[in-house]
Amino acid sequence: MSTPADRTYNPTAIESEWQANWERDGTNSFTLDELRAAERPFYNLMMFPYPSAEGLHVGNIYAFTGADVHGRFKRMQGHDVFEPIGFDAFGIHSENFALKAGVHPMDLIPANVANFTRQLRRMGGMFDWSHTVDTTAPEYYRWTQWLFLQFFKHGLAERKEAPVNWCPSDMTVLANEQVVVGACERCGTPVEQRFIRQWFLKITEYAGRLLDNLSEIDWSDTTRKAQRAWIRRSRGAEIRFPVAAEGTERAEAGDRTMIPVFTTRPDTVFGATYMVLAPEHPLVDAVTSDDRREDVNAYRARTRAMDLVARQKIEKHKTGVFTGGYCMNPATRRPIPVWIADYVLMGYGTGAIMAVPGHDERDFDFATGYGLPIVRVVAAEGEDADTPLDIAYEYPQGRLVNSGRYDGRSPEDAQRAIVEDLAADGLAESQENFRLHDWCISRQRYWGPPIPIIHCDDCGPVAVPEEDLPVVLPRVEDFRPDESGISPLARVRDWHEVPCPSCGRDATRETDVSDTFLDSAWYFLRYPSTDFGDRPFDPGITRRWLPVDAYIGGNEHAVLHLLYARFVAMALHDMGWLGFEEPFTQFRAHGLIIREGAKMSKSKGNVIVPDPIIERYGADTFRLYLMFLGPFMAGGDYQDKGISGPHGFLHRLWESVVPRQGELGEGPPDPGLEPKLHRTIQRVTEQIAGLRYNTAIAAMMEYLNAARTGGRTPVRSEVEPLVRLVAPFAPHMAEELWRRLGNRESIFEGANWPAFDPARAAELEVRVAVQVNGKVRGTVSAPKGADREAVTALARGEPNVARHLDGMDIRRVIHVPDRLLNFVVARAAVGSL
RNA sequence: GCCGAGGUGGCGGAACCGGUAGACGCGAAGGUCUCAAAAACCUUUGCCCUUGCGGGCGUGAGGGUUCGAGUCCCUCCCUCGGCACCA
Repeated sequence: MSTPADRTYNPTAIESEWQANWERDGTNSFTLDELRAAERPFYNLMMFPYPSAEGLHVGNIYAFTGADVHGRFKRMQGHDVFEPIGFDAFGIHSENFALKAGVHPMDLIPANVANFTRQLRRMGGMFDWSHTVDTTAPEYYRWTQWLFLQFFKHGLAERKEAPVNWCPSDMTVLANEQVVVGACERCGTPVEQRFIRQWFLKITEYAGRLLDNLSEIDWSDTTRKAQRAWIRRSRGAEIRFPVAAEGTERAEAGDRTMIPVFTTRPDTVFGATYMVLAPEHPLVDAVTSDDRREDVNAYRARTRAMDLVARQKIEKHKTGVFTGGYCMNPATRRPIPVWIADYVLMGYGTGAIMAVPGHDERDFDFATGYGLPIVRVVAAEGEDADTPLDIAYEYPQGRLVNSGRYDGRSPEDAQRAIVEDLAADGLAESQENFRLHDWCISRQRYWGPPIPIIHCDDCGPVAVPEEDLPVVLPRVEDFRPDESGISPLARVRDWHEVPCPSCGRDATRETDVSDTFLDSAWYFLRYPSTDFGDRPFDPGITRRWLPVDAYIGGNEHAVLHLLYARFVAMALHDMGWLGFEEPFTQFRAHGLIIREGAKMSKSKGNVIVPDPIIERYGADTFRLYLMFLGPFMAGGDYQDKGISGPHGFLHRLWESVVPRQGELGEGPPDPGLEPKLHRTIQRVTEQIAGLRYNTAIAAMMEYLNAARTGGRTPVRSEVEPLVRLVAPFAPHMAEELWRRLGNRESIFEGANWPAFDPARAAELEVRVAVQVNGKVRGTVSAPKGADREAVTALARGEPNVARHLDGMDIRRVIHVPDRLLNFVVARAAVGSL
C-alpha cells in the first residue's frame, strides 16, 4: 500500500535511484558480445569535454542533453544506441591552469575527471561508462602515437621549419589566441617570431578531396560553409620569373634561377611591374645586391620581431624595401625590380607575387606609396589603354590592352592563351592553390603525448618501434619551459637519451609533444574498441559501428576538430585501415546558451552552476528546461525564472499519473481528446527527429493542458503515451512513472515509442476563418472536408460576416478547404457616380 | 571589407507549401484557498478606441507582387557569429 509520501514527486530520490538501477542493470552499456551482435547499431556521438577544474559547464550540459534526447529517442524506436562519453584532457589549457594553481596536471586531471564523471551521471545521460576514454591515459595515447607513426610511415608527416610566437619572458611558445595586440596575454611582454623545426601532417594533400566530399555528407550547412571557406580553392597558374644576373637588369630564360609566383589572374601578367617576395623567402639573399643588403636585413629583422597575429591583423599602410635585384617579366621580357614586403605571406602560394598594381588593390597601395609604375592591362567598357587608373580595376571584365598580341581579348580568354604560351617555354603552368595549411602538430610543451620519434645523427628521424609504444610522458615536477627555448622534456636527460632503434648508436627522443587536436581527431574510433588492449580499433567492431551515425556538437569546432577528424579518417582509409573515408555521416551544430545578453563566461559573471539547480529542481526539470529555451540548433536565452514552467509541467504530469488520492482511471481516451493525442504523438515524433525540441515540449504541454482542462482527471490511456513521449527529456521520471504504471522493465528496453494512428488523429469538425477582403470577420465551425458551397452558406449565417457583406457585390469567393473562406467584394454600384 | 545567421508582445519563443500572427512558457494583473505568506489552482493579458457588440493598427524601415504577405521580390537599416593583406 502506498503512503502519501510515496505519492509526491521527489526528483532527488527518484533520480539517484534510477541512476543506480541503470548502472546495476547495465541498461546503458554494451558488453563486447552485445557490440558484436547489435542488429540495428546507431552510434550517437557528442563532443567529449575538456575536464576543467570548474566542473561541467551549462554549455556542456546543453549539448549533451540535446544529443542524449536524440539517442534515447532512437533507442525507443528500436535502435541499439551506443552513446559514449570521455575526456579530452591534454593540452595547454590544463597545463596553464596547473601552473597557475601550483598543481601537477597528473594530479589535477584525475580529480577533474572524477568530478565531471559525477556530474555527467547526475544529468542522466545514457552514457556507456564501460567504453569511456581519457586522452591522457597511456593506454589511449599509445594509439595516438601509433596514429602519428602511420602518417610518418606513409610520408604524410614531415619536419620543417615554421614560425611560432615566442614570449621571451615566459620563455615559451604561445598559441595565436594567447597573443593580445602583439603581447603575451599573461605577462604583457612583446611577442617575437621564432623559427623552429616542427612536425607537420600533410593535410594539404587531401585539400581537394576534403572540399569535394563536403557536398556528399549530411552536415549542418553552416559547418560545411565554414569548412569550404577554410580550405578555399583558388584556380590560377604558377608563372616563373627568371632572376637577372647579379648587378644587371638582364635575364635570360633557361638556365637562370627562377622565382615562381602563384596568380589567379595570369591575364594581367603584362601589368606586373615589380615583384614582391615575403621577407622569409629563401631567395631573398640571392637577389639582394650588396648595397641594399643592410636595409634588407634591417627590414627582415623588424618583421621577425612582430608576432604573427599583429603582422596579419593590424591595419597599417604597406611597407617594404627594394632588394636591388631584378627579374624578367616573362611576358613583356623586360626587367622588373624585386622588393620584399610583409604583405606577402610565406605561407601561401609560393611566398612571392607578381605585383600588378593596376588590377590589385594591395599592389596599387604599395606602388603608390613607393612610386612604382602602374600600367593598365584591362580596359572596361568605355575605357582604353590610356584611361588613367585612380584605383585598381579588379574585375575580370573587359578586354586586354597594353598586352602585346593579346590585346583585345577577354580576360578569361587571355588567361588560357597566356598560360598555354608561357607553358610552351616552361615558364608557367595551370595550378590550383588552397588556403588550407599543413597541420603543425608540434607543441613545445609538456602536457601532451610525446611524439614517438628518435633523432639519430646517422639515421635521421626514426620511428619508435610500435612494440615500444607508448612512449610514456614522464612525471616532471618543473614542467615550465626554461631558457633553453625548447620543450620541458629536453631537460629530462635520462628520458630522452636513448639508443637509435635503427643503428643502436646514441640518439635522442623527440621532446615536443603533439597537439591536442590529434588526440580528438580519432577518439570516436576508439570508443567501441576500448575492450581491446592490443589494437587501436578492432576491424569487426569498426565495420559494424562506424561511421558515426549522428554527431552533435558546437560549431566552434567547425574547422579545426571536424576537419582534422575527416582528414585522419580519409588518410586511414587510404592506408587500408578503414572502409570509409567520411567519419561522420550526419553532423548537427547546436546553438549557444546566452544569459543576460552574452555567452556565459566567468569574466562576464553570468555563469550558471548546474549542481544547485539540479538539487532544487532535479535533472529532469533542468534537461527539459534547457531543451525548451529555443530551437536546439539555434541556442537559447537562459532566464532564471523560466525553469518553473517546465518544472510545473513535470509536476502536473506526475500528479496525473500518480493521483494524490484514489486510483488512476481506466477506459479509452475521451473522444474529444483522442485526436489531439494522436496529433501530439505525430508532432513530437517529427520534431524530435528534426531536433526541434522546444516545440516538441510545447506540444506535450498543450496536450496535458487539454487533458486537464476544467480540473478534469485524465485516465490511464490518456497519460501513458505522454509518459513515453517525455522519456527522452525526463528519463528518470519516465522510468518511475512507467514502473508505477505496472511495467517491470526499463522504459528504454524495448521499442516503447508510441505509434500514432492517422485515422484517430483526424478531427471531425474544423474552425474555418471567414474573411471579407482579406480581413478576418469571424470563424465558423464546419465538418472536415466541407465544400465551398457548404462553408459559404455557414459563413453567410455568421452575423458579423453578413454585416460586412451587406450592400456589397461579391466578386469572388476563395476557399481553402478546412482553413479559410475569403469574400472578395466591392461596394454595390447603386449610388456610384 | 567578405561570408553566414537573424530582427515577431514586457521577455524567451511559435506559425505547414503564401491562408485566423503571437502556440507553449516566463513575467504582470485580478481572484480562490490561508490568521498570514509561500505553494497550488482559476481568470485576464499585443497596442489603441469601445460599457458591450465591435472597430482600427500591428512581425526592423520603405516599396512591390497577390483575393490574401511574418512568409515571395526589390531597396535600405540594425544585431549577432565566423573569416580577414590568401595574390
